[in-house]
Amino acid sequence: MADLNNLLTPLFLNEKEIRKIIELMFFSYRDFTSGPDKILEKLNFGRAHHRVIYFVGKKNNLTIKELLSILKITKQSLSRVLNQLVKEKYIILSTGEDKRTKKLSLSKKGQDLEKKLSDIQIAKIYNVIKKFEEIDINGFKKVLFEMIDHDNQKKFDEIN
Amino acid sequence: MADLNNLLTPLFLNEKEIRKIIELMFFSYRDFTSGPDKILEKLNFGRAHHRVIYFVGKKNNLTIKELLSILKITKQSLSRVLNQLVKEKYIILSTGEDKRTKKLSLSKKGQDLEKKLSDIQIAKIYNVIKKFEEIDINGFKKVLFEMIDHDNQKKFDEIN
DNA sequence: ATAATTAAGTCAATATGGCTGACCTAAATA
DNA sequence: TATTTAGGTCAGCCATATTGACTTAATTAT
Repeated sequence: MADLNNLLTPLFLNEKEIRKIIELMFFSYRDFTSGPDKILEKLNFGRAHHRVIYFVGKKNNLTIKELLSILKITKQSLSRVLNQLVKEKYIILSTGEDKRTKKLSLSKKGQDLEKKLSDIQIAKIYNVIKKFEEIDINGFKKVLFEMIDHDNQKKFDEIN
Repeated sequence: MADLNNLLTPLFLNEKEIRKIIELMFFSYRDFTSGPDKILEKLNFGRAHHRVIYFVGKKNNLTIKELLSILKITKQSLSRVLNQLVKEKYIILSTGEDKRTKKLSLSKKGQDLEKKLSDIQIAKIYNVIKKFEEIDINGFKKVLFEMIDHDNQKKFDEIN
């Protein structure tokens, strides 16, 4: 691995500064997910349920295959979580035009939970970014986007 | 929850833009951890082992209590992971001046693994931030820091 | 028309990483 | 001397992920 501490390296690129970013990622992600986690716990759900509800809420009539390609988990892993959400009527299944496929959408109950969970994260982000200038927020978004692997950047662009 | 989509809200603060940040956090954190995960798998270790090695490497002679206060997991959860790392001689235990405490440090083997794992993340971050101007990186770091809960911001400052 | 592929589902086993509760020892401190 | 603190341990539970093997039904290619 390259020596990142040579004299030619600008201050903000040296290893110590980069290690701070590693820690910022760890701490911020943990606190970012902690809010919804508490609500999910009461429902005997986990973070995986949130993700499913989030992305189904984002794009109605998502198929299982599309959802799997976003979440990048196995269908066996998704199955447990999704079956619970369907059984408890947060998510509604219907058949696609291609009759092999299933379309997922949120029920009213599902929409309510989605909003409740996402509102916590939205409020947290809102309260953070309102403190900053647009230039900082743009830096934040641009750098975060570049932290994503190329294939997943495409996935992000697809859904946005 | 407040309506975030009223006309007074600047463009970068509206709900759609904030939801993009939610997704950026999800995708970037997943890709950020995927590199080390592959190496850890070969050693029959997980992400929890990486965290322990990372923070012990960062501050030599860390006590169990200090480590727990960073990781915010129970001692029972830490115990399983830490015992493995000690048994396989990645981490060395010694007794503190207060003889109730134990001090944790990395062996040579532990240092080598720490470097191997962290170098992946350091390289990833390095390759990202070298593309940007310092102003963007500062925005990134400032906003990420603000995403951390107050108590954990203090924790971050303590260790840095 | 038949063969191959695709979307989805299911069963079983395994690993990892959290948690709670209960209980213990030894050392430091009040 | 009593209490608190640091650390350890046993047991059980739950959530989330994995791999592998196999099935069904529908679509597409030959």
